Amino acid sequence: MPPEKSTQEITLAVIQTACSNCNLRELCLPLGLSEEELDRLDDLVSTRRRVKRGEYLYRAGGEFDAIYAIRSGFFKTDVLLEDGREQVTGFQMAGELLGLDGISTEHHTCNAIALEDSEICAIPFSQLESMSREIHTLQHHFHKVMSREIVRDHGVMMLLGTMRAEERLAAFLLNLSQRFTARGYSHADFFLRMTREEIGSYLGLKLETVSRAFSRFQEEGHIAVQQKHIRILNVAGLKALMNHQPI
Amino acid sequence: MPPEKSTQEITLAVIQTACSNCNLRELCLPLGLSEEELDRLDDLVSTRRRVKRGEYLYRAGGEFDAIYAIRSGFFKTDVLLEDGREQVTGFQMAGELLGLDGISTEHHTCNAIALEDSEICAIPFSQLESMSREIHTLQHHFHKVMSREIVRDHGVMMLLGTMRAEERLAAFLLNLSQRFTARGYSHADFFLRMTREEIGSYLGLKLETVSRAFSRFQEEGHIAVQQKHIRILNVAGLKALMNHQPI
DNA sequence: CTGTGTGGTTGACTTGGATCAAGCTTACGT
DNA sequence: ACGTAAGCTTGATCCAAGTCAACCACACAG
Repeated sequence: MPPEKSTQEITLAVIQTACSNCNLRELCLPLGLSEEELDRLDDLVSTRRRVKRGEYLYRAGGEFDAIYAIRSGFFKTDVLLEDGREQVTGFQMAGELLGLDGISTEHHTCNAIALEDSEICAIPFSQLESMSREIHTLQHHFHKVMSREIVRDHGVMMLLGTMRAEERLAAFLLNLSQRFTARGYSHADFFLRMTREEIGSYLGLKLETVSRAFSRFQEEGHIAVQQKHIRILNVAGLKALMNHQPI
Repeated sequence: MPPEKSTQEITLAVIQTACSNCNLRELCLPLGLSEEELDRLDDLVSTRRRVKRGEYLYRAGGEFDAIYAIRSGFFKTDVLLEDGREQVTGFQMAGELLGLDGISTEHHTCNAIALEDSEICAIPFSQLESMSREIHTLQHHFHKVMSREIVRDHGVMMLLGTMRAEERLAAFLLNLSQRFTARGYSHADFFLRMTREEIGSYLGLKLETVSRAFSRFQEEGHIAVQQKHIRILNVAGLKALMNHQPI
């Protein structure tokens, strides 16, 4: 009977999109919450949205009123200079938060663009603040997430400020690999969601340099590359590359 | 009468070091708090400490339990790679907060070193969290401060990732100038607290490159440099330098 | 299956900033 | 007043990564 089926589908959809049933809850904002606290968070995370590949989740200058948790998919954030130069400030995957930059001025300061068809949960910020005044664990975890973002940024500065091209790319691959692992995917076999140009922008390199470094890693047997398909053959080799050369 | 004088001195000292009487309160954590809320914050900010030039306020790996507000002086934060490479991640002046990186893992992830004799206020973090559960304004302002740090970091990434040497240095000088202005100092005449090497580390350049860029700016009449003494003669000129050349 | 466009690779060459080296300036301890 | 060390400047040279250019590999629309 069609009506029943339809009802069931709706119910299933609701269950699936609740934090309490989300398989990312150990990576995402709900980390460490009790069952009861989780239920309250479910009420807060009201809006889910699909963002198609290439679409903007938000734009620099746009008004800020929510942060976003990625349910599935892959994003980049970037900042544009008036003259058109782009700096990719990060790549975000499922379980990670987007939009923390907007709290400061109540306007977003960067663009968030889906690199593949994605799904996000919108978390109204003022409600998150009021709930985190009541749930200590949530407050503390949110602070940790913001702090982790600062630490990550310092890592990128280190990368850009002191490392040479091959070190940067090795660090980038190892970081991706580690994040895929945390999500239950292979640490050694994955597809890049971003172009060479986007990697280059993130790493402060030109796309040709990224391409050459990939080729070099392949020649040396550290990885196998076929367009966006990466297989890591020698983790230790990549790690050695990273700590190798003083600039 | 000596005893009275001494009493008066002590009283004065206490008043001076309270947030409610600190002339940095419009730049620092107390921003936007009511008189009554400010009094409560005073209780929280219990410890003041002097940090001499060259001393560490905290070290990477050390336990985190407080964030620090700078009352006076000047700091740098840096991250060290095993092989000794240093990345300066920021320079901090009066009214700015230090230690936000430590929230994430409950251990500091960078070093904070005084570049001149300084005074700091220690703010025990768990107490800050509990107070910000009660004082909405404090909570919101603290979130803004953390977010601002993330935005600042994105700016540094832009600098390191897409700008050439002279653009980086121009951006650096304009940023310093603007922060000195906010503190009531001259925007156009100041002393650098850091060495060329530290500037270089922050900007991803070698000290010789920094020195040459200073000389070039002087030749072109944008600034006057004499060792650490900088006078900005042509703000517009520096701004023009910043947006000028695609890499 | 074929044309077209986007993205990736590779080569030749150029260049901005690093490296190496020498000399200068300033601050400070004796 | 002088010696020493730390920090800064400047020049000569080198090299990693950028630039320019040609070509290749898919993906996908018709």
